[in-house]
Amino acid sequence: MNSKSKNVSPSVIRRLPKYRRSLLELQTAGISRISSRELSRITGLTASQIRQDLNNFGGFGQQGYGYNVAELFAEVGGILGLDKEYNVILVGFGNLGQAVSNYLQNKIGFNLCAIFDISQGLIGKELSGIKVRHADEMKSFLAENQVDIGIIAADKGSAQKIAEALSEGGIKGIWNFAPVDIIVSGDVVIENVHLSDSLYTLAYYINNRE
Amino acid sequence: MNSKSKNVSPSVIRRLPKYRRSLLELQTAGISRISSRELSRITGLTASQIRQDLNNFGGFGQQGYGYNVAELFAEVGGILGLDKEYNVILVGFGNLGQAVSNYLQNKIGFNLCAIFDISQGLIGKELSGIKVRHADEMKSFLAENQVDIGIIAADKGSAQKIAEALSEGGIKGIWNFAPVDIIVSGDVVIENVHLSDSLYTLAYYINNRE
DNA sequence: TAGATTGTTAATCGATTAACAATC
DNA sequence: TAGATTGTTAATCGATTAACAATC
Repeated sequence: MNSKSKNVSPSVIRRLPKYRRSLLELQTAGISRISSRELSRITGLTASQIRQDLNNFGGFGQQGYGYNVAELFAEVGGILGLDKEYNVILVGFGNLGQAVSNYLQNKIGFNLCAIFDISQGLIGKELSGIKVRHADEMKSFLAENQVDIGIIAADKGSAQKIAEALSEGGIKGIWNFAPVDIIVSGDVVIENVHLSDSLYTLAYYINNRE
Repeated sequence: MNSKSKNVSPSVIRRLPKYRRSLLELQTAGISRISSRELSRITGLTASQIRQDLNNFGGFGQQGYGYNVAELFAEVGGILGLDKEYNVILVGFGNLGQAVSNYLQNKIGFNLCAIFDISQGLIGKELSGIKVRHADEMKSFLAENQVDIGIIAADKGSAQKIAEALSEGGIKGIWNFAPVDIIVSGDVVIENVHLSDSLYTLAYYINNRE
């Protein structure tokens, strides 16, 4: 889509939200200018890496001065695509799904426009104006609405099938909370939040400290 | 603690839960033996990398044969420390905290033994036998009980303070869901689940496909 | 024994760090 | 102008891949 951007490595991309967070804090603290050296102190990354990372996207700084906090914050947001709006649907309204939908309420730019589940106990429930629908309606909903992101908060047994339906429905990206590695054809982007993987990694490091 | 293990790179460690997941599936499917080549096909990683990764911890395979699924599954679990038990407390019982606590119900080995919050509306609530306590009681609870893991599901403003209290209380690891990078002294391990970072990364890739 | 597949060493690739000339 | 700090090139470091001898 954005054909002008060269292929930047995932390691760099995954640091961008962290830069953005730090810059937002600086801005909140009333600091308007920052050097890579200071940003290094705050983030724990090296100044060199910060300059390298940012220069993948453009020369946002100024020699002898550093970076303008507000400007760089906006630039990083723009690179991530946070100046755009995304229509989002959620599939699976169990505890995790409910937590995620609540989480999204405060996320501007990410508009939750439908929730699907298969449990009769949940269908009809409402969350700030959004009714929980039966998953059978998903296909027709996708046909009638332009949806950008599908969130999978279902169990691992149904995740793959849901992903395929989302993909066929023309979705651009999937935020997957099910503990499986989903495979979809086409150019659908998948971002996994594997809670168990994270917890197990923590267990490892608890047993292998120092 | 486990002084015999040499320092294995984080990239390797973070692939272990994935290996374990694949092995569990194979086991469930009744497959008892697997080659690195087949495992490569399943995981999407190279056979070479799989063999390299595993050999950080020992020679679990057999030339001409491959790996025994059940045995390797157990070995990987052991490396991660999943043959041990962990006492866990949860701080913050909002939507995310409730989702995480529910998630933990099905995780054997991770025993949720206390929940803390500051909201009067939540204190006293009960979750399968565990009462929600006031956060003021946390310090004394940590003094009286041996707790291994503290989960932070509070807002970003209080996360750092909570982390320090957990650290002083002798905790070994922190599973942090707050959108901040926590700093603690000593040998406390921190594992972050930064949902926003994940969502923003997804947004980037949606706008930069192919 | 012959075939298969590991464990491991060596080669390659990519990411991070260091250095410094450009420039505000 | 002098000082500071970027943008960028070169050096280093680490992780992945390839290759193959060891061995079941």
